[in-house]
Amino acid sequence: MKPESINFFNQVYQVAKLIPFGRVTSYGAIANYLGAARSARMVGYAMNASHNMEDVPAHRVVNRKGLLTGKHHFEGTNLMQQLLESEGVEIIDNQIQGFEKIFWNPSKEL
DNA sequence: AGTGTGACACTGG
DNA sequence: TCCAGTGCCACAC
Repeated sequence: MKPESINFFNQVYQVAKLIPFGRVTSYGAIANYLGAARSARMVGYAMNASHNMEDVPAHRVVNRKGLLTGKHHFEGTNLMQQLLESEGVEIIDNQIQGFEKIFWNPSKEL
């Protein structure tokens, strides 16, 4: 059994759950932390499947620009933004304000 | 086993 | 920074 080959999705979920309150991260950062920097797209793919799991705060994961590209995958049209704003994250036009300031890098912070 | 896919990231202009 | 194009790789069928 290869420890690193256990469900990639599960790895993504685990990291997503570790995102601190009021912080956000990017798909690439998670992928990089998992050792699959080039599988950033898969992180988003995993997030899509994470809808089944309520424990995964997918709203704290955005692309590297801090843009809420995945908001369309949430129930409402602005549910993702609502959740983030409720955590103190300011969002304007699907763009996280001060993205670099609240950015949470799992490779360094974790 | 092969094909299609994607909530991204990077590069060049 | 933006835009368009390219690469990427793990998953679903």
